[in-house]
Amino acid sequence: MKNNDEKEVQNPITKRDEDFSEWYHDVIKEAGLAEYSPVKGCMVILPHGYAIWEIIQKVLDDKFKATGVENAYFPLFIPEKFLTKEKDHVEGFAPEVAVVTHAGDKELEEKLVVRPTSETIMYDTFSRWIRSYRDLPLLINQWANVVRWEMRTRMFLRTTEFLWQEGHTVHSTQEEADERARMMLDIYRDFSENFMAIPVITGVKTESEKFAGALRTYTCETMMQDGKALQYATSHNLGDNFAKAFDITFLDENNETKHAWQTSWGLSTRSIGALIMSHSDDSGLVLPPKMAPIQVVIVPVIPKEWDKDMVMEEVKSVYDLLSDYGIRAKIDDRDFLSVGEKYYHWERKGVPLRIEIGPKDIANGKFVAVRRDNGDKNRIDFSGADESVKKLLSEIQDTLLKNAQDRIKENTIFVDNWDEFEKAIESNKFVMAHWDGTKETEDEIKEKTGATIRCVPFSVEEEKGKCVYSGKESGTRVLFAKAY
RNA sequence: CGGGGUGUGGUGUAACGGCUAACAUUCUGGUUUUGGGUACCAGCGACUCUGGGUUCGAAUCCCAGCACCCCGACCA
Repeated sequence: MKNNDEKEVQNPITKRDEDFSEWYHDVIKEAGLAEYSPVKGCMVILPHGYAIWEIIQKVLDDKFKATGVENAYFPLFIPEKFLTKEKDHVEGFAPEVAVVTHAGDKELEEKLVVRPTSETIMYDTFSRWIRSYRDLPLLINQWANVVRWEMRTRMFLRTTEFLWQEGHTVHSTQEEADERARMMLDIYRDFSENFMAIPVITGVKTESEKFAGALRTYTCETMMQDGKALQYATSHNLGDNFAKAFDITFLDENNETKHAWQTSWGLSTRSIGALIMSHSDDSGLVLPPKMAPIQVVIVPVIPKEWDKDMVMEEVKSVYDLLSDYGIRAKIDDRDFLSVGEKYYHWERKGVPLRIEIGPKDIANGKFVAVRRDNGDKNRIDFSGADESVKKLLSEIQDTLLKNAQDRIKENTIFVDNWDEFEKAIESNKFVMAHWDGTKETEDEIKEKTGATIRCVPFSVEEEKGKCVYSGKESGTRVLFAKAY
């Protein structure tokens, strides 16, 4: 290679520290994950982005099914009157629903709402499915798109239409329902930490932040690289609110009619936004190996034409070795690109490990493997490469999780007075502070600082103290942060 | 819906009110190269967001509209 020193090629990606928002969009664009569509607020998910979603689907689906959940599909359109049956639910969603008023040029007698979530249409059906306690628990999940006409959108984090899974369960006792809500939250936590390499803080939402119609909302909150919080997934204990609104009743062992107890829980394409914002750097996307559609890219290095067959043969055999071992590998054999261009290309796409194989490597019996997360070069024996690579991938996975954990630890602070509180929120910290438990205080803090109570974490100990804002008595600390 | 900003080839930018709207990159064809963005040749590609106005003359100045971006309110 020549002229490398003379020619400076500009990195097309904005520096993360300079403008986080622009950096985020650059990463998505350069990695080929998604683009905005002609319809404002909607998003085209490109193959590379969708491949990540497919991995999410597969992993979660398996976990759900292991707990007895079955998949089903309910319609996109919901009769408007369904939505209005549960009072809090309609108040929560009315401002953001899209309504179908016409079919062709004919006006509909009854307007149809494009689902913002499927509680209502599912529960109307559930009420006919459930007769006896022997029909319970009912455990249903669906993978679907939903539409919420938000005022402001952002790639993956908030789009007008988005993809998600929504699970809906019905139980005979409140305890069992709550247990299920907690169980699903734990599945999300496990998935987030062990697959996405994103540590989360689990807890309960406050009254004003909970889901419209829920008794109690559990949440996984996580911290992005700019320090802001993102609600990653939620699980709701719906109590018997919807059961009463939709008349979901059953006969118990004593032949008495009872209202059922329900849960719903969901994870959306927003989690891909969390994935991007958690690990990526100034060179583009960084994917944890377990979430990477391509875990290893093999770049053949062919300095002389007569080396080609030999190199490609070796490349192919490494590829086969890895594939047989269950590693998602790809050979980049495009001959119109230089190796340098290929390196940059796959870096921006977030591929965790790059393997370079050329005549020198073949002569030495070792090839080069470069980690995406820290740039480390490893020399790996051709023999036993499958295990070595697997080990490297698992190290990358662990490193990404650890980095994210350290980030949360370093940026979470305990605060007991208002000045420090304001300062901490201003610098995008997670703030653990006492709160008097009132909506008024919560609202005023939000008004003054932009911070919301992300959750009352399960992990906090009971502790007497004074509310950081009002000075009133408080029994526990809660998590405050600015959020997406 | 409030506050701010920006609209020029696919992308990123340039052009004092004045010549055929410039440069880089991408893209197409070719030659050459291949261990971190090779080099060169040729080519495609823009009624400068829309509509008015000022002017001998507008990408440039003025007015209106529209679009997009950022910051808030709303939210997964």
